[in-house]
Amino acid sequence: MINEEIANIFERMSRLLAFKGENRFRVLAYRRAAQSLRDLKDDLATTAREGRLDEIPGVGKDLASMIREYIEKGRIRRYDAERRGVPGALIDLMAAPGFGPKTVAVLHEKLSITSVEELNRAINSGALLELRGFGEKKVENLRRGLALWLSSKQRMPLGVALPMAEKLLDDLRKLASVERADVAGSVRRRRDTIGDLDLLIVSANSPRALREFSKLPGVKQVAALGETRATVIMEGGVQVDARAVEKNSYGAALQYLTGSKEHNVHLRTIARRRGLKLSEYGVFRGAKRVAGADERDVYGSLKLPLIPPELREDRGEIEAALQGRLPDLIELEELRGDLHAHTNYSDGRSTIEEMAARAAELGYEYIALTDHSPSSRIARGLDCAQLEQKFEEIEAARKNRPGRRPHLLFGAEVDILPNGKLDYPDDVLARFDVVTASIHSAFKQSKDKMTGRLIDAISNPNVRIIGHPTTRLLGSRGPVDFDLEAVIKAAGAALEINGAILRLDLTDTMARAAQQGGALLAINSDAHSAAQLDQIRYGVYQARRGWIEARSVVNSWRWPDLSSWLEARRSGRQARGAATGRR
DNA sequence: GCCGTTTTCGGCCCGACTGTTTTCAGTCG
Ligand SMILES: Nc1nc2c(ncn2[C@H]2C[C@H](O)[C@@H](COP(=O)(O)OP(=O)(O)OP(=O)(O)O)O2)c(=O)[nH]1
Ligand SMILES: [Mg+2]
Ligand SMILES: [Mg+2]
Ligand SMILES: [Zn+2]
Repeated sequence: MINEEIANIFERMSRLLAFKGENRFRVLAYRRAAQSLRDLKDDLATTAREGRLDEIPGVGKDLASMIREYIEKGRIRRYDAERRGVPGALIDLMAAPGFGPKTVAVLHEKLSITSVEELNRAINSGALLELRGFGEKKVENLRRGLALWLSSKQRMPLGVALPMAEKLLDDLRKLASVERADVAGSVRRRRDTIGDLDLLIVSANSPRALREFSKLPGVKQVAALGETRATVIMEGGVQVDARAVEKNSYGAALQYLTGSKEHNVHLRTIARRRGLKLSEYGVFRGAKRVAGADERDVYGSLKLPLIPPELREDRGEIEAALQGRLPDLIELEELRGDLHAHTNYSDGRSTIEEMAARAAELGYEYIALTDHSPSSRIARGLDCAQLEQKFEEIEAARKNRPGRRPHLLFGAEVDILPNGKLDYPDDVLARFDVVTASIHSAFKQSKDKMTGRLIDAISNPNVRIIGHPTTRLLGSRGPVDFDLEAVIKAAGAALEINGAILRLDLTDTMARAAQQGGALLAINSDAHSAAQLDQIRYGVYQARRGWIEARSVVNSWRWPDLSSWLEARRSGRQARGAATGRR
């Protein structure tokens, strides 16, 4: 997407200006604009055509004209001018820990370093030690920073980070010096991917608590250890930051460490405008602390309601809070069922009976058992004979279940073929209780083709849900290119928020755009075993980050409402809730 | 470079840790 391309240019522009020692607020302006573009839901080409670039926060006259230039000409003269004579590798390098703009500039000016290889040679030959301000320890830290950066560039999935954080919290809570420990940072905000773990410790003896933290099992290296904060690198390369405060600063410290950075800066600016100062120690009027122990009070002292962590990205949540218009976010307990789960008929590991049993334990009113269609050969998609067998087994299982709960839905996750046709004929599709249509092939189609393909699928009245619409896989496959607005407008089918920890698809901002455009959503687990039904919670996290309310989520509806929605489309009746949503 | 309950200039969040510094710059959260 062009948004990402331009965001990357602005980010690099920011680094170039910093490298050259330009005014730091100019540097900041480019960085903020880059961040702002990444949060954008609309295609910049569309926004530009509509003349609405100046509505983007952080984009003024200059940056707007640069965006237009890139859209029209595919390049930006001022960017090209700035980067002339600066090795791109050095701008990349500025992402490595310890390699700030000043350091990298010195490497370039004094040692004419232009690549990582040259940098490595300079470190090993001792050439760096000759430089003013570069002692033994600094060079050693640079060596480590470079190694860490080269070995672990990827962010980790939330589904990996969250259990890791829980384990560390368990260990911390056993320490006598630790009164309380909580996870903060992007994990608490439930971002789909996590850079590092941020832990908050409450202690009457912070230095001691941090010393003990730095000796926890699994710690490979202590990168920093002070009186109030410490950073360690775990075996496996994950960075863990810990911040320790006294009880009376707990709320403010939790607010600070939860972030995001952009949310914090905005909040602190508001505090300042009100004659207050906000830091991780509290909210202060002069020397007087007016809040600090409790996070809700920290927000309250700024005349704001507590903002749910998932919203704290400075994507309009502070403005919404000021107007009392925060969304009533969907909660896990509001889900009454799961509409995407595989069985051992295709690539799942559990039987129909096992899936049903776990769904019953989760208190579900319904669960859809959706296996693959024949084109998904690796996933052992079902042919018609196998469908017949599966149908009969579901019928039998229905009779076995006390009170016939949960309702077992005979479902399919049918492939959307490259030409937009579905992988079962209509008469077969008509027999399912619920059909989710998903793309599992030909990911590289053009935006137009892909959009048409999805709309073709939606136009089949048997289809009620589009599964994992972007088909991205975190860490290995990017999203397919399609026009989200057009797909939303096509209506007819709900869009999935797939909770599989490597999918989380739709993304948060796309889900938000979908709800805003009046689309319905389905939050599903895409479980491939009974235990994986629980990963639906990650879908809920993602939905909350997308400002999603229960009214938009079809599987928060009671069975009678869901049931009539499932049938409405092919029976030609008005789909209940499709227009306005309902609980 | 952006932006406006301090409006079109003059600010732009606030604090901790490290190394090499003789008083603080650089980097990071
Ligand atoms: N006020 C303020 N807070 C910051 C700043 N940088 C970071 N923080 C706070 C908010 C962040 O969420 C928190 C943890 O910092 P991280 O760098 O770990 O970021 P975060 O966890 O949000 O994302 P990550 O997934 O780790 O990249 O510290 C800053 O420049 N100013
Ligand atoms: Mg973090
Ligand atoms: Mg951190
Ligand atoms: Zn799938």
